Amino acid sequence: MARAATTTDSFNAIAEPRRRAILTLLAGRESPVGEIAEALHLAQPSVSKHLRVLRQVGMVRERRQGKQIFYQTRTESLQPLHAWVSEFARFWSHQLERVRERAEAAPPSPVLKR
Amino acid sequence: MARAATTTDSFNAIAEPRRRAILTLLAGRESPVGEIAEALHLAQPSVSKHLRVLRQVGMVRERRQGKQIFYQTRTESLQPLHAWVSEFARFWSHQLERVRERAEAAPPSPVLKR
DNA sequence: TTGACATATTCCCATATAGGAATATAATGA
DNA sequence: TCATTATATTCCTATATGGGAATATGTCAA
Repeated sequence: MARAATTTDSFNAIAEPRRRAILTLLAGRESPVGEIAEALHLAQPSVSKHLRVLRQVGMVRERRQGKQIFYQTRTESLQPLHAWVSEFARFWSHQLERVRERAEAAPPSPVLKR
Repeated sequence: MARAATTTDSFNAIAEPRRRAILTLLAGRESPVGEIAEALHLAQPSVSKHLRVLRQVGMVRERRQGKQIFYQTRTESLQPLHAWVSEFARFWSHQLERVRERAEAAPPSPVLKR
């Protein structure tokens, strides 16, 4: 079997660097396809294809205005990803906490010394 | 061209559901390959292959003990992912804030009615 | 309708899987 | 050294790309 389709879920969709770039670009503001292509130095068909994937997994929203189609990132669609990755943050934050504890215990705080 | 190699970066590595499962399983505790295979109902060669990918992108650490090799997730390796996704959290939290504001402004607060 | 502009889709192709089966390696104990 | 146990690797194959080029579709204005 081959790898799962990129259109399966957001984890697969963001495996492509350009798609990540598109999502970042469209997070704050809407842009038409042409502008995306220009901003990221990509061919128009390429952008359209990536947008198709992102659309299929629900990561962008589109709005037609005349001849142009404005796309924008549906930031909420990144919540599942965020939730999954955040589970791991617990572990490394434990380490950070330990570092912080050590830092707070050792340093020049004469008052609390002893 | 085909998709970028899964061994390129963590974004590609976690595109595979089983690799995500492995990372989750090994986040808290170490386990030898056989145990991973059993826990996730996967064939041993399959697990070894996924571990190889995870190793190549630095997402797991290994420790040999006799015939067994214990693997564990290097949770810090998920920090770049976390950082990237978190950028988007800003946006949706804005929305949540707006919802909250509206909720606080509209409801049964006769005092502020005008 | 025709022309022009903005996007989307289709075709073709080199490449990267991921799984299954078989086999190779490594480590240990007799 | 040999057998055994635990992993890793190789081989083969069906499948999913992602880019480039060419073409189709959609929208608007004259």
